Amino acid sequence: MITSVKGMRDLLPPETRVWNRLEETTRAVFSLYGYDEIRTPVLEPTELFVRSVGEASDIVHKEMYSFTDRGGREVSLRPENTASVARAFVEHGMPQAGGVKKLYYVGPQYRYERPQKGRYREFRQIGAEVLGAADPATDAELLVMLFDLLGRLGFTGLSVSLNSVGSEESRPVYVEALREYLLAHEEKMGEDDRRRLRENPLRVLDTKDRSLAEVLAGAPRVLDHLDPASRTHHEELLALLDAERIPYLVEPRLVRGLDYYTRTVFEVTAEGLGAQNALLGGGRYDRLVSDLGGPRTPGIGFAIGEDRLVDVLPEGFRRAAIDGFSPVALVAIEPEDRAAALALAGELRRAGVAVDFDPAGKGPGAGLKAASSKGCRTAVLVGRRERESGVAVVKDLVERSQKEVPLADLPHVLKGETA
RNA sequence: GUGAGAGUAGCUCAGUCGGUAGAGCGCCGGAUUGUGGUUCCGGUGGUCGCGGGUUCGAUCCCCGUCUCUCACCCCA
Repeated sequence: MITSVKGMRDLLPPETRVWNRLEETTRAVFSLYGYDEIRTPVLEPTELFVRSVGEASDIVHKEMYSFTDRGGREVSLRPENTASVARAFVEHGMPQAGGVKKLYYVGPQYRYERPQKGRYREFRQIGAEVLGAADPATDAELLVMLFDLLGRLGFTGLSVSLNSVGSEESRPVYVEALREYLLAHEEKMGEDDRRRLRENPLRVLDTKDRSLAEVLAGAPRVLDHLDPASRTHHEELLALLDAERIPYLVEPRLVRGLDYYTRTVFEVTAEGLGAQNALLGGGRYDRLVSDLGGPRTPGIGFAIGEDRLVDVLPEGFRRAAIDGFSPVALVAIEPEDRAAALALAGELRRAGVAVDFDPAGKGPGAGLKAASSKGCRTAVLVGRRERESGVAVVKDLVERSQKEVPLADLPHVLKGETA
């Protein structure tokens, strides 16, 4: 048997109904905020991610699906989507067009990691990016939109962890201060944290080693090392979030994995996701566009782990999505009734009624059984007697009741427009 | 890349102290020749993940490998 590739999975019905409704809701909300969709290729020049995500990052040096194509180009499956959006932004001259560009995307991403709960080699992200706006009000509105979406999906009680990592000038100063502090406590660290200390001291702040709690509590804080402009940005953002009643928690030890973040960084975690509890993450990236060869353009965005989101989606939203698919089952009693049933199916569909007709059905028994096991609520039966009197039997599969309905009235009755 | 656990029927699992396997659910048929969720009866069901080794004999023991699950790393 041929199976799917490790870490990649099939999404099957009825689960796909949940994904579809989730994406429909997302598009609707993003549109309300003036965001337009962008679709970028799954395959990009490897160089794009080396320059944006960072050569030293784990994502680039051990998690990319990279290969040389037949034309000798070094290409990679995208491990995230922000870099592609920034690339497209520059490539299509959007900076020269001026103004603010608000874009969203929905699509698969690829990282060659060991799969575990909430982590797959092919996973989907829903993201939004604002390019060309540096004001904290932009950060605030992005988060307002995010919580609007989460609220419409039925989430309650989520809050965003928020921090600022400063500007590209102040950040290295802080990192140096942190490094010096941590070096003094290196003997208390495990192997992993010592490695982090050498490669990226910020990551030590993320450690799961509880014995370092005391050390970290005494560590210098990014927020105390912000340059004045970043400090103002951060404070203004908090004030705007207060005004908009966005539930946030300033988390001084929050650092994000991607190198390109500046100033605002944030993430939302959720219960029930196992060790991979980050539901979404994002931040400001004021130097990404210029790093990719474009003019200096501020940007901010977030990416939601769609697979994880589906995992913890509130039951009410799930139910509505699954129950929302319920075509009328059309059952032909005898083989001679199939032609009439097929014609009726056509009429009903033209009238906007979703009809599931199984032409190979073996009579009413099997037909009704299949219909109820599929979750259909209504069945329409057509047999010789009905054909002769110009009616159809409409059966409520839940109530187990049925009535004869003249064919002409069928569309109205089935659409609930009973009169 | 590291560690632990698991792979037996379509699904969820049991089992064989080594003698080529069972249940429940599902599916098909019948009781009910044009009416489904209950009940009863009958039937369909498996290279026991794959390869090798030990053995008279392996689904069981050993080795390897693949896949899944969880954790580390990292991140959505």
